[in-house]
Amino acid sequence: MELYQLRTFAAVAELGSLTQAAERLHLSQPAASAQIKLLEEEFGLALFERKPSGLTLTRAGTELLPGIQTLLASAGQVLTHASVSRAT
Amino acid sequence: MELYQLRTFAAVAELGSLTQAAERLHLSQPAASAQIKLLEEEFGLALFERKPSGLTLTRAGTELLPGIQTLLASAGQVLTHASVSRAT
DNA sequence: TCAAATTACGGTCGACGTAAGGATC
DNA sequence: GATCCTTACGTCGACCGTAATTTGA
Repeated sequence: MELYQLRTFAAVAELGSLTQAAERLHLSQPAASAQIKLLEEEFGLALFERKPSGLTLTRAGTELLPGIQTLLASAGQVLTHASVSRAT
Repeated sequence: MELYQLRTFAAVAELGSLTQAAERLHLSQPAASAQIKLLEEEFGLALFERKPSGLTLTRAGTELLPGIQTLLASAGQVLTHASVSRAT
């Protein structure tokens, strides 16, 4: 589990689409797909249900999302803090 | 900035030693050294002062530590939650 | 047929370990 | 000389993008 995978997970969860998430992250669609797949393998859980119109969160994915969003928010704060420290 | 780098940062900060941190993380000393160096480059900040007895946090490193610990705690919770979901 | 995701496949970049090189006590 | 940390260097794994395949409306 690494930050770049969690960023992809959050983007797909929000947008409901690998295509759109990959575009936002400046990533190819297969790369995004592989990241989700690896996360699911590590967790031993299906995070999304595959539907022709896109991906929707499973129950497990829904439950994990808030914690992951919290984690990513912390990461943003760390980067902001570093930027501030650098400026002083 | 990735989780494995932050784990190394936290271990070095706690132990005051690359050698001990590398051992705890089952990593070679040079690998741990490189991770710290890359973090410092990305942040544009010196995180540790190099002393013959080991590494001690700079002011910037000290300020960043709590946020990073919070982030790592969130990561632990996510993994725990995934483990629980898998069990049910 | 169209739009979405997955699988297949090389290439390339980087993280790692081993080994050698300072630096400080 | 001993104990740190850093630099050098070659290897190996994995992430990535392009292209082909699959699936469902």
